[in-house]
Amino acid sequence: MEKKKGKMPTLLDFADKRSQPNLGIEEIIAKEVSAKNEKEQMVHNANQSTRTTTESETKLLWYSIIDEAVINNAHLLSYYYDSERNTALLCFYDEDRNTLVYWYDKTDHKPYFIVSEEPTEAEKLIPKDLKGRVVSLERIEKVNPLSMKKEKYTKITVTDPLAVKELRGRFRDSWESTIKYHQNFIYDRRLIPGYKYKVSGKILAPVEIGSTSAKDLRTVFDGESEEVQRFAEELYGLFELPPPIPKMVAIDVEVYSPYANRLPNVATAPYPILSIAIAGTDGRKKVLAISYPHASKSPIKDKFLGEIEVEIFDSEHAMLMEAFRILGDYQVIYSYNGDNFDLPYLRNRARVLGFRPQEVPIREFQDYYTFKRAIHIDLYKVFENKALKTYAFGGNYRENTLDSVAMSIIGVGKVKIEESPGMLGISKLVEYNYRDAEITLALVTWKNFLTWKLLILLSRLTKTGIEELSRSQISNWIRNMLYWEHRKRNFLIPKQEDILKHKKEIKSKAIIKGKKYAGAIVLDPPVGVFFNILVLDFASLYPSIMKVWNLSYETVNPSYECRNLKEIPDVKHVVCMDRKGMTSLMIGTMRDLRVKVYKKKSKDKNLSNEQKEWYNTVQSALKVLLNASYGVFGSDAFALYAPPVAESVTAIGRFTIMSTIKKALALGLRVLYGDTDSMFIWNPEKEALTKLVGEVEKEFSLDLEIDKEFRYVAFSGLKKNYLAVTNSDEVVIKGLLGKKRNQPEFLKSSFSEVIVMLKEIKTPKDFSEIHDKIKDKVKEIYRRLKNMGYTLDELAFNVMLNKDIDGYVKNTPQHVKAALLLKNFDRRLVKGDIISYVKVKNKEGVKPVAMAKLSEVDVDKYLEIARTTFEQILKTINISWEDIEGVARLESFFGK
DNA sequence: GAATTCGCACAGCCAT
DNA sequence: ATGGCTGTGCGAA
Repeated sequence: MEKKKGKMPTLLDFADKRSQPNLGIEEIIAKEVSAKNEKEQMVHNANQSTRTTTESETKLLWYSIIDEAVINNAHLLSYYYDSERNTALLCFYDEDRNTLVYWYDKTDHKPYFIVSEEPTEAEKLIPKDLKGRVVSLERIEKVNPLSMKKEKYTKITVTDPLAVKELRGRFRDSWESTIKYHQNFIYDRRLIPGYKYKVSGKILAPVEIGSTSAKDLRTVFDGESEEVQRFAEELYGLFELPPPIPKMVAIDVEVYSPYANRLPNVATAPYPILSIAIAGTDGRKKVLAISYPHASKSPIKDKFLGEIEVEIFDSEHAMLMEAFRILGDYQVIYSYNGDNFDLPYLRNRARVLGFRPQEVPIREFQDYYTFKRAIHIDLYKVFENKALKTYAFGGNYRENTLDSVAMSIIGVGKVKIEESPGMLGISKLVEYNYRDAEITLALVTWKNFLTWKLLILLSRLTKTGIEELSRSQISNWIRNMLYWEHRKRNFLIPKQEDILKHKKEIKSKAIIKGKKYAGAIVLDPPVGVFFNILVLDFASLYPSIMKVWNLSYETVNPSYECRNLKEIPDVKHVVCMDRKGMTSLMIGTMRDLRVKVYKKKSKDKNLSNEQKEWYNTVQSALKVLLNASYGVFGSDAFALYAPPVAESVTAIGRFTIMSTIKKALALGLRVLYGDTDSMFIWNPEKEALTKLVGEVEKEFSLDLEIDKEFRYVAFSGLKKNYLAVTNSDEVVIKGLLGKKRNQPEFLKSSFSEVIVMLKEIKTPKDFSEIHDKIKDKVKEIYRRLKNMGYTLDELAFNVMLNKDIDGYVKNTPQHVKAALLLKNFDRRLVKGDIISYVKVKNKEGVKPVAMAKLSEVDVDKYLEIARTTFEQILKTINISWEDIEGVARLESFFGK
């Protein structure tokens, strides 16, 4: 056998690297299994032609035990249910030794659920064959939040989570039986994922934060109840603890595929893995590859390709061995789409190649994959998350592909290739493969580990392990956060139907058909340009309303006796003010902390840049949660769905803004426009403003703030549709067609050319001067369009498929028509893809860019589109489209 | 696998 | 043909 470049790992390598080993999730099982398999193992190893693995080496590779150690700085990152042991299994990052530590529950916690029958009665309902799995039936007391009374229930404790599933249907009523066991464990033990613990035997003690909170919080929460102050302090503790920064790595796998545009089947993993790229926070830049037929197309001269270390193996088996060994150095492993591809493929391919289960460091769970000795975060799931995308990552990327996300976040995309990876020469393959790992890692290291820190903070806030957090949407996070709080207060966690039964029906009517209840108010804006406009808005209006009006699912329309009932305007719901509602407390406090503490800290000149950055991440994490905190109550997918709560929030919002506008008018302020929580005021008088803010604060306990000061605002007369320039020359464009991402490039770019001109306007006088220039510009665009002076790409609409193609049953929109044409060309099209098409003069009216010719473009259609787009601007400055069209026509008529 | 409603533009579909 | 309604995508809040 010819010796290839690259070194084979030796036993010594393993020993050195493992002087500080991570603790294996499978250590116990593995020990047992490996003893049993020893013989088989040796036979198996002997069969491996490319390298021999000794039995002791295999054992050392994966399993090592530190079970009774005391670990002082252990960050709780993730947790699982271990079915072999029947216990919760917690995964900590040990800061001191830079490893992961796995801790089996030693507190004898068991799965359970709650029923209403008396224990004797309940026992009769348990079938014989399940009796053995029932540990105990116990009478307990819990506060039912819907009745606000202590009520008696029976707690049925069982041996395993599956027993809960099998038993729960046999009772009249059951509660808390659909909560995942490992999550249940977190709630009951009041553990805070993302937080730091001292682990010793059966004790998990949270690390204390020095009580520096007093000074920071006192003034802000001075008038608040003790309950609120306590909650604020708890949260404060979560924010003050610095985040752990373990050793992290990003991986990406390239697989041979005989089909150009298709990845091979993951389940059977029939084709070889060509290469594995590894980019670590420790500076490791490495690609492992096998030698494959096309490799020689672009050979690599030495061990390195630029900075990338390349190691070529003559067996795929050996390559996987080495990759698995390297990954053992890291506590957190990132992938992009690893749950759906890289991890299962690695795992299944390894099995195909003859690896034994315990040799494969990848673990399969019901809905994701992870590593046995490392946390796995699939960044595709993170950057796909709607709440994070919009409120934390800027919302600038449309497609959730690695290329488009990385482009938007770090400005670097994938390496473009024309062929499938297996057809590339090795040098190109390595470059391509490594770039993927590199940009995946960059999505995390970006802005000093912002992504990771955000996940850690959200993990702490919502009591959700980082692996689950990174894979679930915001309703899940908020549910976990509230469930944890229920347990803390010994509240029964109600079922969705319990809440719905108690809360009565919806009282308002939505404007839009198909919506459940009425939302916000939008004022009709005027048409034209207005100078000196000040925008007032309520600082996080909906969360503030929930706070001030004590809105919570258990306080709205209470079915218990209430001394102090308050009516909700417009919707005829009532809210009980007797005691603080749970969500009102939590959301209100989070809101205050964000607005009054962390936004300020993030700009505090006395703090270091690093501290400011951290506090900015804190306020951003809070923002993500707060923005969804009202919406989830209006979503039937939310476990604590409470439509009257959502409806009350918007009703109070309408009431508040209308009352405020009335006050403003009474003070002589000219309100031109408003949307939900904002008011555009023309030429305001300082005094009246101050007065208004004071009255609103006094009457509604809401903060009215100056949001923007515009030199001028150009209103098109349409709602949610205007252009404005601030006194500091910042252009703000809302809703205008020329800004929409699916519009053709020629429109967007010519639109921004006009915007540049508008930016120059300082006074009403300038307007008349710029008037003609804008007119000329638009005319020019019109002419160019008439003469087809644009390329197909510039003319293309780019519209997203929000469903898979066969999901469009009611009608066939244009982008779907184009997609169907593309499908004939064997282009794989799925939900989330963006279709580029142009409007043409055939029966269908559209063609994909890839198939169209410039000559068949429907010019008239494009002229129409240009018209509506520019009209939104032209209207404001009193130019009519007829002016443009008419003159342009005359000119071209006489000019040629 | 799941935060909400309001608003705009356009094409498709159906009835007149 | 015309007009109203619906479905769809994308944005504002």
